[in-house]
Amino acid sequence: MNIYQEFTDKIKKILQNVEKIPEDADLSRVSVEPPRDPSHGDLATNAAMVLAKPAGLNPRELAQSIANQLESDPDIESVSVAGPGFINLRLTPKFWTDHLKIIVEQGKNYGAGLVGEDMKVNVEYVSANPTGPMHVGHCRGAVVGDALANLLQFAGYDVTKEYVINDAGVQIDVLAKSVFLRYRQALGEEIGEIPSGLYPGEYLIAPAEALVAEFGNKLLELPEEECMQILRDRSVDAMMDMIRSDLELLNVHHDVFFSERTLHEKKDGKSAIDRMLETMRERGFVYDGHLPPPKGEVPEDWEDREQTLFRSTEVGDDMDRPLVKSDGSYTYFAADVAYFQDKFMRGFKRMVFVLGADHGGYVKRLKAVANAIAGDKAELDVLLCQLVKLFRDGEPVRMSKRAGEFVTLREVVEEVGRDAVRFMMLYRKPEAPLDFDFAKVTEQTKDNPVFYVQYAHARTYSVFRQAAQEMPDLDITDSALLSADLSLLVDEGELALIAKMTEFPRMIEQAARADEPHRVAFYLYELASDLHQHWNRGKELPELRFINQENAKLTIARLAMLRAISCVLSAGLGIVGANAPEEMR
RNA sequence: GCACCCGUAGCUCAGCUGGAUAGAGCGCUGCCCUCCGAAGGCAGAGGUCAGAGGUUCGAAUCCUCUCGGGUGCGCCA
Repeated sequence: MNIYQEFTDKIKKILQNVEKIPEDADLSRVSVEPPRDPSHGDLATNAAMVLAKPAGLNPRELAQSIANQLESDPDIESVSVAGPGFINLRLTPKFWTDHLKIIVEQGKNYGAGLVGEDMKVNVEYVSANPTGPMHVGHCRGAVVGDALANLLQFAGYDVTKEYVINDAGVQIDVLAKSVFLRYRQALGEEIGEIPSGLYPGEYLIAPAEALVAEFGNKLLELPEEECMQILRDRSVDAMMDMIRSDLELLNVHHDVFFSERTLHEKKDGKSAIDRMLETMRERGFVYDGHLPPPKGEVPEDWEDREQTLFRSTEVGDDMDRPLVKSDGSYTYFAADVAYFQDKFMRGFKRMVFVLGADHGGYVKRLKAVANAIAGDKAELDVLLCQLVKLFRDGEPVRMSKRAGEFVTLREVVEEVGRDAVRFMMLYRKPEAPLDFDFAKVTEQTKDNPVFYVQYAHARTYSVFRQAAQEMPDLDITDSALLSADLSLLVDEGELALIAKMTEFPRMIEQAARADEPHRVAFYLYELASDLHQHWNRGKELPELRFINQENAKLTIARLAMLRAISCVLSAGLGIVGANAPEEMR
């Protein structure tokens, strides 16, 4: 139920009956929006400006004739033509209060399910290497990806949240060797300094001790490959357990954890990558050839050789990409192609990747892969998140990976709280760099948008608590709210709040179409602001307060409106992934 | 050298996919609690939307170039 869409359709119908507008005129650019300046009206349409040319009229003239037709609409109180040819509509109070009833009825589902049509969408995010705990750098992608998935889900898509476990590369061997060292340490051996090239982190001690508990010192006696196999499996499992609990802290939950290794495992003698190479070779996308030397500085160890290449230049990439390394094993890119194919076979029509800005160079080849494999049967989009800079009291927080001094996700969440982290990560469009200041994020003032929004939500509940005390005989159950006489709401502030709520479905649609979850956060701030504003008017004008002991019907109507507001706030906070508290403490 | 992202108030950022006089918060100035949560609200000052061209009824938004900042650039994951 998006009223802007409703009125767009309504106006398009009228346009078909306006003489002078050719029947085949393109109406797709006709839109209805909330005007920037509320004094202009409730809705504004650009119809006359878009169609003036095909109609051969000047925009204001055309606007006037459209306006004349609109005046008979019962929902419209007044129509005016303004500026270069805008048509401004003022809707009747009855329209707004009727619509409020719909919001109250739909509650937290208001605005849900309007665009997705159950299309299968895969959102892949986080996918941190299973070699250690998550650090702050992973935070933003995790939150943005999760909120985007929530948003798409809310908008009516059939969403799968996916995490790829990169458990096939050499970094897993490094991990296994690092754990083995800790294992020997746990058996009482003196290991001295951790050699460079291995992971020094102390988080490997616990998994090593678990190995001692399970195997004693038996691993030392096993043949090397058998031992490594166990070390790899146990280490990756342990790291993933750690990562999962880190994600849990952030309220991030994936539906699917996809193991990259499964793409390499052979069934009937062939792996998924083998099979992908065969079919893609048949289709002409895989060939053996030479690659030109890299532009700019040529690495010292570069040498020209024939290799197996993916013809990605054919489908939009800058250069063809190697699939097989010089030692005969597959590149990560080869696994990626097979992985995309796997997703495609699972029926996804859209694959979204949330990646860090340092993966910018990867976008074109991913799109090329999608093009080659799925053509126009599936779509691939990449959301690049810029890096996060940490600050403490205005001073940048230094992080040195080499010394193992990175700030972990756990540290950040435990210090500032899950809700604040999530909201702040979304309170910026993803392609803008983000400064994250510990001091600001923990403040409980309007400087901190999370708090401001949650405070608004808590205030609505506060009124219900107060009403129960002041008017104990008043029925404030849901059914009473549903049967409230909402036409008693006539104050401009009240109607403005209803109007703001009707923007919610429209915002959801646009945010979902644009893959921009941050819009939800900004909308919530605006709605919260409108509520705080209206609340304070009650200090000057006591007749506007929500609770009126002399007038039970009016009080119920106002409580119904507050319930609607809390539902919208709560639905939005749900997408953001933050709590909607009934009380602040 | 090439590709992608960014440049909006003193600071941190929005700007609804091309609309009306470019908006918030912080900071600054002055106000509002015997009253539903002042953890809030109101008012004021503050702008060459990096710069130059172009597209059109109309540009912060789209195209081209320049300047400035970030990120990448064969077999790493």
